[in-house]
Amino acid sequence: MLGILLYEDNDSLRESLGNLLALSKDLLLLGSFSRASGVLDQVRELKPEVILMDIDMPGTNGIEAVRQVRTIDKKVQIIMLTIFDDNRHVLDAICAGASGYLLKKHLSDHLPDAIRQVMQGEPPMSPGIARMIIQKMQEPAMKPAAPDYGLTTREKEILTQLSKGKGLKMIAADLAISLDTVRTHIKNIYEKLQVHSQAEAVSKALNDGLV
Amino acid sequence: MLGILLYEDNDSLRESLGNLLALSKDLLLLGSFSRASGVLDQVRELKPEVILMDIDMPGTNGIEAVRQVRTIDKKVQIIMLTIFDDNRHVLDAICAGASGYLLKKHLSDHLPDAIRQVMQGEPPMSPGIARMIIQKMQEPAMKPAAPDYGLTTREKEILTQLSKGKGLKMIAADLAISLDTVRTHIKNIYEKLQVHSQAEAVSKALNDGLV
DNA sequence: CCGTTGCTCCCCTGATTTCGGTATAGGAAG
DNA sequence: CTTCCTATACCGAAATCAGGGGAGCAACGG
Repeated sequence: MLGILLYEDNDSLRESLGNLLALSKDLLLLGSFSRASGVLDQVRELKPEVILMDIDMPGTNGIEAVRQVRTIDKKVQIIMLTIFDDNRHVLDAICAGASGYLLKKHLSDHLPDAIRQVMQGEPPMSPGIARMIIQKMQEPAMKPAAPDYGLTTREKEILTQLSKGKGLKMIAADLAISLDTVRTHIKNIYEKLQVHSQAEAVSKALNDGLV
Repeated sequence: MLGILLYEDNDSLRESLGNLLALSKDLLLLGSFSRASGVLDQVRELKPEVILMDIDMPGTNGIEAVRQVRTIDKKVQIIMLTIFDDNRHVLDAICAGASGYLLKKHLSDHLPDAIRQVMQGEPPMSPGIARMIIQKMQEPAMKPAAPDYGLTTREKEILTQLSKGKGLKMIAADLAISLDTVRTHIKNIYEKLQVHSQAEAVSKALNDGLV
C-alpha cells in the first residue's frame, strides 16, 4: 500500500485525481491540498511514499516545495504535474529533486502506472525532458563554477583537518604550529570564504570541491 | 549541407552507413574511419558538423574519442552508435560530451532523421536512456553503503541548517524551538554519528549523503 | 497499562571558538 | 629596495559550544 500526498490548486482536478487514485486498491491518498505552504509539516506527519505536486501553484510553487521536502526527506518519490512539457520549470523541478513528471492531459491514462513505476526506480518521463536533461548535464560540466577563492596551501590543509573533525588544538599539534597560528589561518579562511563558522566553512569546502 | 565524420570498426556496417548517408542530399560524408586514433587531426582538418561514433572500438574507444574531441571543439554534435542500451558506457559517453545516442539495430530507420534532429538541438535518445540519466543525476553517490544511522527527521533538519552555517541560536529561531532543544538534538546527533563537533558532523553528513 | 521513542525544555561548568587587534621573518614580486 | 603575501605568533573580550545532569509530554505498539 503506497501512501500518497496530492498538491493541486485546481479544485475540480484535485478531486478527480483523488477519485482516480481511489480506484486503485494499492494506492492510498493520505491527503490532498490546494497549497504547498504546509508541505513540510504534512510530510512529517503523514510520511507518504509518493507526492504528486502541481508545478504552478499560488504561494509556494511546486518546485520550491520539492526543494523543501528534499531537505527533510530524501527518499519520498515526487512526481510533478504540469500542463507544459517544454517548460524549463520541469527541468528545475528535476534538479530540485523530483523523480518524474506527467502532463496533466495524460493523467487519467497513466497516473496509477506512473506511481508504481516511480516506486520501482523508473521515473515516468516524456522524451522531450530527456533532451533538456542532457543539455543541462553538458553545460555545467564545462562550468564547474571554479570558485577557487584565494585559499593558500596551508589554509586548505587546515580546512581538510577541520572537515575531519579535528579541533584547533589537535590541528596545531599535527601541523606542529601554534594554536594561535591555526586561529589566524582560520580567520583568514572565514574572510576568504565569506563564512563565520567551522561548520559553514567545511560545508562550503566540500560542496565546492576545495578539499 | 551537413558535414559528417563516421567512426565504426566493423567494415560492412561502416560501408552500409556510408551508403545510407549518401541517400540524403543534405548530408555529406566527409570521411569514415575504422579507428578513432586520428580523430583530433581529422576533426581539425575536415571540420564536420556531426560525428557518428561507435562506442566499442579497438584502440581509442568511442568515449575517450569524444572526450578528446570536446577539448578542441565544443560545438560539433556527436552521436554515439552502440549495440547495448543498458550499458553504463552510454552514460559515460553523455558525460564525456556526446549529444545523442542510437542503437545500431535502429540505425537504418532513424539515422538521417537523428542527424537533422541533433543539429536542431534535439538530441536523439532512446526512451530507456532518459531514465538512466535521471536516476544517475539524482543519486550520484548513493552507492557506497548508504549508512542510515538512526537520525530522526528533526535531527536531519538541524544537520542541514548546521551545514548552511547557521548558529544554534539562529536554528532555534528558524525552527521556532528553544535553544536548549536544539542543543539536545545536536547532542543526540553527535551520539548517533559518533562525532564531537559541528564541523565533523557536517562533514560526515555530506560525505554520507544524509543531507 | 507500560515501555519506548521522539521532541521539547531547563540548569550548570568548563572548554572552545570567534573576532578585534598587533607584530615579525622570509620570500616573491614589482 | 620596497611592497605584498604567507606563515608565524601573541593578547584579551565576548560569544558559543560540548557534555553532564534531569524532566515533561504525546504517540505508538505490545
